[in-house]
Amino acid sequence: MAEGGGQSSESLLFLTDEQLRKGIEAMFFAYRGFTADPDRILEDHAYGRAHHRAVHFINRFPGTTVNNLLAILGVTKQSLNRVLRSLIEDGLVESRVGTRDKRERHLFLTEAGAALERSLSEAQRKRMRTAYRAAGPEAVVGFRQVLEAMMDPEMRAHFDEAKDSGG
Amino acid sequence: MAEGGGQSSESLLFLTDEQLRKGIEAMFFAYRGFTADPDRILEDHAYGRAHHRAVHFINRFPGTTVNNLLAILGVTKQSLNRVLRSLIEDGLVESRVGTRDKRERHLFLTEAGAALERSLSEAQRKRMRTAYRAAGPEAVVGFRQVLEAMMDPEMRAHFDEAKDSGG
DNA sequence: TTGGAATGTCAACAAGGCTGACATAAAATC
DNA sequence: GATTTTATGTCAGCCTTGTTGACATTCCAA
Repeated sequence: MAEGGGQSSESLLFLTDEQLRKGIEAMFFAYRGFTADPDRILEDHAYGRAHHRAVHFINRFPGTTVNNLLAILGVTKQSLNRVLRSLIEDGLVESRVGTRDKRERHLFLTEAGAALERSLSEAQRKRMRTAYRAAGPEAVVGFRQVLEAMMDPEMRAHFDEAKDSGG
Repeated sequence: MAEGGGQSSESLLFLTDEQLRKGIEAMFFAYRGFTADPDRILEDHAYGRAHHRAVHFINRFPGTTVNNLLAILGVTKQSLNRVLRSLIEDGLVESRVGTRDKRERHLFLTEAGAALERSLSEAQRKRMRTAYRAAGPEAVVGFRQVLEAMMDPEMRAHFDEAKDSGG
């Protein structure tokens, strides 16, 4: 092998269709693992992933508006509304009319909602922690870099927002 | 900073709940990007992600049985059957009765099916290639390591199988 | 040869996406 | 003040894709 071009051959090595396919399948199988633990917990509460996502981001941004949540989750208001309604009815989420703008509803987790959120995120963090430990610190940096590069620009904006506030 | 304990402090640094939460949200947003391009193509054909997954793995393992596919995809046979039926009706997949065991159906892509698969995987590879290029070779290694560690053991077995045959 | 296991199909239901239409209230604008 | 725009909620209905249950076919082993 001619190693004179070093950097160049190395940066092409992992771009074969085979290597890319492995990355694609790794995403598929890993995402299943990623959601498996919360899914089991949600089953007990007769909730689904949609509820998990709502609870997660209401916890991340307490007092967020419905519109804000819609932008983050990328679903229609009808779809989100169905989920929010059940969460509110069950006393996991509180919806407060805005003070400045009374059209807006600000969303908060109740204590019960926060408890479910902790239960879900603890399970998911546990899996993430185990994977991080197994792969090592340098792998984690690379993992995050590739994921961020894979996002759509809009999603990346939401991600960066979430990154700043609190981390 | 005391660098004497180097390895130890470094391997704890990324295990804070904040760091783990960032990893969790990165997975969420990145997976949306990961599926966005194929989703747009599938819309034109009135298909969904389930069709994509079936076509992908039939292409990967030509002649695979329905049962085999079930284990990989992790859904019920009834759910998969509905997807397969439409793909067969539309002439994208061919189902051949097994020669040794006539209960089994062996699945193959037709030329039209292979064309759709190429269209889908090209779009997905393009996104993966761009992300890999942006993140660099070392990041890619880490990315793959973390994803593999995140899988359930059963899924990891399927992934490794897929890794060997062809890669 | 008969009964159990494996495989695949049909029917029906639920979750959670979607669109469209519409109501309400508040804010913004003319 | 009247009108328009914005934010939210709701109803109806559709689609995809999960689920269970019931059933037919095929194979194999007792």
